[in-house]
Amino acid sequence: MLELDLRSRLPIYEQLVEKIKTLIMEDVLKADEQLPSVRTLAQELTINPNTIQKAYKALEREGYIYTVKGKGNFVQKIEKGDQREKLMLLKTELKKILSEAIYLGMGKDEILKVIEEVENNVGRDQND
Amino acid sequence: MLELDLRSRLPIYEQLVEKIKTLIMEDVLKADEQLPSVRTLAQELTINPNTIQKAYKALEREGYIYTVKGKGNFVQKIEKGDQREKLMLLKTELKKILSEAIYLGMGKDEILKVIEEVENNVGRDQND
Amino acid sequence: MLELDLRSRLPIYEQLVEKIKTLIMEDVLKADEQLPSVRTLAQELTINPNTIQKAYKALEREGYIYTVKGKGNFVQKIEKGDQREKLMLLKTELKKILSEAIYLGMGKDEILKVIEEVENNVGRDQND
Amino acid sequence: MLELDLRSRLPIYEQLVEKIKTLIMEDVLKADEQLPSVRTLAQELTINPNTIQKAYKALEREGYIYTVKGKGNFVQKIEKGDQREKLMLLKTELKKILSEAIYLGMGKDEILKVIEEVENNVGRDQND
DNA sequence: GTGGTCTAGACCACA
DNA sequence: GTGGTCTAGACCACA
Repeated sequence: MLELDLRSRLPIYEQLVEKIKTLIMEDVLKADEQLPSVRTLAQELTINPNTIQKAYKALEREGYIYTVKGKGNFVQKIEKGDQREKLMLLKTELKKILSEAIYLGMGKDEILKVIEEVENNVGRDQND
Repeated sequence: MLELDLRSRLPIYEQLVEKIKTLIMEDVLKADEQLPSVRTLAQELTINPNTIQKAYKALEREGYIYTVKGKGNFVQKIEKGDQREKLMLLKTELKKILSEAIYLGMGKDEILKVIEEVENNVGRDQND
Repeated sequence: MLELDLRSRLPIYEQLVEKIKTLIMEDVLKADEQLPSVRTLAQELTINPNTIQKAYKALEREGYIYTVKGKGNFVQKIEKGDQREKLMLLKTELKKILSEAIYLGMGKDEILKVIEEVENNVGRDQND
Repeated sequence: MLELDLRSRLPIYEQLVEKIKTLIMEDVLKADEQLPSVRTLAQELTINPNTIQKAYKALEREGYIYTVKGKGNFVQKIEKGDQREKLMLLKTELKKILSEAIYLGMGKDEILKVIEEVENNVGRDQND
């Protein structure tokens, strides 16, 4: 489920962050569900526990999980209100990538198709 | 025109690449226009010439500028055809960002507005 | 193993690229084998680490090695498929050199002997 | 006839050398034929006379043309005997390029086709 | 004047 | 320990 590309130029801990974020967004990991412990996951993926720790800390800072001392890490139910700051950043990134894509010839129809596709994946829990 | 954030975790040379790409895409820098020389720009921005070199080389590899030894660096007119590979990568990035944006509550209307805005900036010279 | 000609007009980093490419093509450096670290090689060859970096980055861009941050550089197993563009360039170079060689009197037999010799070196692992 | 690519990473004077060599090898420029004067060619190509001068000097050094003071530059009839040193260099280059081409999947049939094609172009004067 | 290469050396991120 | 970035500064090739 958590496949890492050790050769990627993207640091391992960032890959972990991305993957786990995706699982949360797609509702595979449900709110308040417990994540595997740092040690367990480290063993499973045969990578350094410090790397897992770093990923979990990042996810916590971004509001995707919360930590209960002595218990473990759990999926945070995101409040879809107070995310203005984060959304501003994403908007900026979105503009950058869309600019280059359009400049290089990606058509509006193709972009719309991507949006639809993404909506279907992410929106899953909204239909529940 | 080229404001750098020296505190940013994004390397200076990458910031430069982004900024110059944008200027080219928005047709502020026109095809075959000469870029400031490595040394000149280094002085202006008070950063090391090697850093400018690195940025210019990256832009050259990506097909945004071309270099004439002993003359300088110039804006490349992009051939909007054989960019499939690049577009694939951009599509993947697009999905990632859109996923997070939608998950955090960005509405479809807002996304469409961003697309429109970007189209106006990038497409400028195509409507003239 | 990696002898450099400091007097050559060919930049040191390009000499390095050529030498390492050859070692990879001749299967002396096997897939996933680790290359000497930037610093180690710099010391061994008594040249600047930045120069090694430049060579390694070029090899990475050409698909001959891959980098794992914090770990090192490793030999990439080349996918012998989607190299059309590169092969076109090589064909052009081939024509240029063959033209001059034939013009200056190199016989077809001699050329065929070169091909055979090269095939034996490069193809080594394919016959195993 | 002499089209230059000012954007090429290959220096202009080297491009000139290549082009003129080719014309000589293909017998378009015949033995003892006079080349355009430095000034004439400079005007025609709208490049600096020094650049032409440099190219002519290089061609002279390589034995492709000879200079008669006060008269001009003329095509040298190449003696296809004493070119051993040059042929050694070409052979080395040939090996390098063939190695990479074969490694990346160029077939023997394709290489043979290139040889044939080149033979037809260069060999023209040998059939006269 | 313009880009290209290289050195010596520092500091940071990642594992 | 390993790669990545950056500075200060020198010297060369090309136009």
